[in-house]
Amino acid sequence: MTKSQINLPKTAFSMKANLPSREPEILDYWKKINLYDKLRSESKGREKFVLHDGPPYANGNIHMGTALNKILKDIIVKFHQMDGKDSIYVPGWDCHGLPIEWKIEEQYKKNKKNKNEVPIVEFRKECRSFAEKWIEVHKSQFKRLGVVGDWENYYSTMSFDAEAQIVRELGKFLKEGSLYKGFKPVLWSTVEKTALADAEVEYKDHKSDTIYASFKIQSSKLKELNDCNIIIWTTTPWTIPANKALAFNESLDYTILEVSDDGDFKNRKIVIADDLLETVAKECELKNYKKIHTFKGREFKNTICKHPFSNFGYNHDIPMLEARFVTTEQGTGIVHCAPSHGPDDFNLCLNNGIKAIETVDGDGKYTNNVKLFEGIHIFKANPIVIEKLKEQKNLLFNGELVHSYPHSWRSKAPLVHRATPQWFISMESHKLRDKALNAIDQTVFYPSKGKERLKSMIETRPDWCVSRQRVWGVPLPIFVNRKTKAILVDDEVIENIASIYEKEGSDCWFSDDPQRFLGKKYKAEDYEKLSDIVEVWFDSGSTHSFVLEKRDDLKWPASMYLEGSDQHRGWFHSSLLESCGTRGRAPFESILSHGFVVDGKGLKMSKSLGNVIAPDDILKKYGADILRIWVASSNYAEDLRIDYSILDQHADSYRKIRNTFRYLLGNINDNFENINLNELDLTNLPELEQFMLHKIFLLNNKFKKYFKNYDFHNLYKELLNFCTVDLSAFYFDIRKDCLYCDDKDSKKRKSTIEVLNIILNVLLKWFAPILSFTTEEIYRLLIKNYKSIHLEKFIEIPLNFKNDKVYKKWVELIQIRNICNISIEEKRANKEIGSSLEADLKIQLNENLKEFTKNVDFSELCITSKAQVDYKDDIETLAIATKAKGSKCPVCWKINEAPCPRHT
RNA sequence: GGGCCGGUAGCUCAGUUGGUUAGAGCACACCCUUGAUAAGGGUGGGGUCGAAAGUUCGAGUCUUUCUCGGCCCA
Repeated sequence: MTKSQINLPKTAFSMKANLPSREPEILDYWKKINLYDKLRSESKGREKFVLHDGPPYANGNIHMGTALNKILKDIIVKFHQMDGKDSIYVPGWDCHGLPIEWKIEEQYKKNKKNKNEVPIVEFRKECRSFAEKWIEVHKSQFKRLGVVGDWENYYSTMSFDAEAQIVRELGKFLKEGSLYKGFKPVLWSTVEKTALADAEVEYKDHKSDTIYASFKIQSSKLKELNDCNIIIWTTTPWTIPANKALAFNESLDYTILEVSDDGDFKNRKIVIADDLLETVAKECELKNYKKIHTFKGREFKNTICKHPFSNFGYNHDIPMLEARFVTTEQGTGIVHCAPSHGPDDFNLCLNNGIKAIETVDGDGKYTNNVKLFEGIHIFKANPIVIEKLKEQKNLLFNGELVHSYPHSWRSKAPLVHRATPQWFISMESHKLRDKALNAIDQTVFYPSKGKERLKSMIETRPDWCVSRQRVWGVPLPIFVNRKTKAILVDDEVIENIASIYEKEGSDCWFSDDPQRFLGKKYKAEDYEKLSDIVEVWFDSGSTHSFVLEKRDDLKWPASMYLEGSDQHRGWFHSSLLESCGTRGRAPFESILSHGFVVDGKGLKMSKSLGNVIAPDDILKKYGADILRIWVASSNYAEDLRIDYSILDQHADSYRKIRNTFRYLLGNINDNFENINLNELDLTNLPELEQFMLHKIFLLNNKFKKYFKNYDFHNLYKELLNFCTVDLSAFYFDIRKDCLYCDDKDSKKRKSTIEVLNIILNVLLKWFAPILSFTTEEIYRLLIKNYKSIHLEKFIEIPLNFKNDKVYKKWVELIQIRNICNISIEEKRANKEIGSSLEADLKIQLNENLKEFTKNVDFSELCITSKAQVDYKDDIETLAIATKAKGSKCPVCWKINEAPCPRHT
């Protein structure tokens, strides 16, 4: 009976979200209305915000890291869109490269097919369709997260226009002259005459010859070292002819020994690490020797040795170089370095200005760069090297060792590190390093620490090796003159190749007559066509050229590149170099980098730890909006923790937000009125409503500040706190009485409804970039002729919502309210009263608050049936609650001694 | 092993240039409500700020060492 007299909330918006089943319906709706196209057409002409997608590799299902990355991108893109820009997102994929090659090879293995018998073009076609398959899988997984983008016109590094443009980009480096041929050691099989990737290597036992060889010191700052012999130990005697340096560790102690055993080293002084003295003496059968001098490794600095074969014309200096990789685990504490035959050796020598050269050919035979050994196969060279060392009295000892050694997974043959011809982009020749460092200074980094990280990498990195000896990639468009060995540099040839690729892709490089690419100007028989491919970082580093520059809807440079922090060495890095080399500046205005997803304890996710959570698990259990809350509420500047207890808590927050909306919708009975904020007569509103509008004004300022810094976790926290603290526990609770029990046409109730409409509208827009599905669900319910909330803009809050006077007063009132609540709680604990409406408040306030509070209805503020205020001098605020006397009104539940003034 | 980044309540996060008793929300406990009801309200407990040493009148904030974790490199 009484219920019919009150206005209870009523809405079609259910309390239960059921996101896992509701979200796909909303996705269908977005598809139906062509949301992406609508966004573009409705925001035509606005300032553009272009977040250029860093392409994920088209292989395997997405994981939490990819989900985080895409959601973060989507949140930012949506924020800018609602901020009034034309915010465009074109997703892309990285398609070339080794992992896909392996996958195809694995399939061959299963079917007992031999890769070498399959024509390259056919193999590449299979790689292509493999990538195509995974692009489709990724697409549906990314869409399910609520990511809005140009899914129909995505980009890929294997599209024909991409392959063509990559050729043009390389052509620019070629023309400039910064692309040069060098040598770099790779793992090589002399049987298959091919390079092998790490994953194609099997480690198994192998018997090697070992030698202790000596290098006579030619000059040193440490006078004790004069006439000494540095002893090195190696399991690859055949690399001695390629020796270019020796490496020591500056923090180790070294000892000079005088040997008096009979033999080649009688009365000679040798140098080894002090810690290895005993082992070396034992192994080399040294019996009579004495320590002459011990010193720190750093004193080796600037020492120059002679090659043990100096009498055979090996008369280059052998410098001693400092290297951290030198340890006392094995050997002598001094390591022989052949830059053509070891990665450590290569890098150390490169940093000291010694380049690798081709010392061994593809068959395993020494080249004419190696005196005395030319034409000899390296696997037959050990005895000769040993013999010559002995002859030169530079062999302290030799033996054999069985140890783990790399072998080819196919032929099972032992592998060697061999310097092979490679193509490099110079960091120095055309000031690429300087250009890149300068470009970093012009870039805004979120968080700012990313700047130093990228900078320090660019400062120290060696030249960029852009060639790979694989098949699934863009072929290096290089011809070398057979006679002069000069590289063919001709724009017309590059453009010819590019235009062919544009029509049919790059497979033809491997199958067609080279003459087709050379055109009429050059004869094919005069040139060697390279069969290397471009390393994939150059592919993805070039995306700006075939996506941002080529598409009319985009702009160059991008507003933002956003990736995981590992990409400082990856995509951020390669894009920066590629663009600085070809265009003299970065292809991005800002970089946002995020941390890695780790488990609840901060450990990385791994199968062995069993702490892996897949995005799909979360979507099925919670829904995408919960995952999006997780993204928004986490501090991406550091690693992001996730586990089910964390997700449960975000799901709780989601429920709080959802119920906040439900309260708003219920009290306006789903009849949303879009109020013109600029025409609102604020002075007509009760102070509480003015206070709430001021709160919105403040929150809007914070919102803008946090958004400007991409500080989403603080932004989300503010929104959530607004829902819980300001709305649910305060404004909504107080206004229930008015909304439910006042006359529908009362002025106060109308004002309240008006403010509820405003709050609902503002809140929906604020939350839309994060809660993309839920806000859409609500918007659909409210708006006739509705399209999508994502087509809307944030609400502009008029300046006159700011009301410092009311704000200051109400902050004070809330303090008093808190004191009242404590007094009510006392009586509640005593079981004297239950509901706050059973309370009658006696409040004592300081006289100086009188003017301030004289018109305040504390019973309304504290939700009690009565409240009486007394003013006294020199007192603190005091409140005493007693049980209200009288009878409870059956309608509004307030207790009155007289009949209820509203409901009689 | 090296370089870089980080460690504040159970969880997600605040904490200005060093300056009262280190904050918020959630979670938790207890109570109320049953007209937001698989909701809502109130009150409360909870932290040696990763550890130790140092600088200082004063350190969550600065320095060093250690420890744990993450990324990159080897």
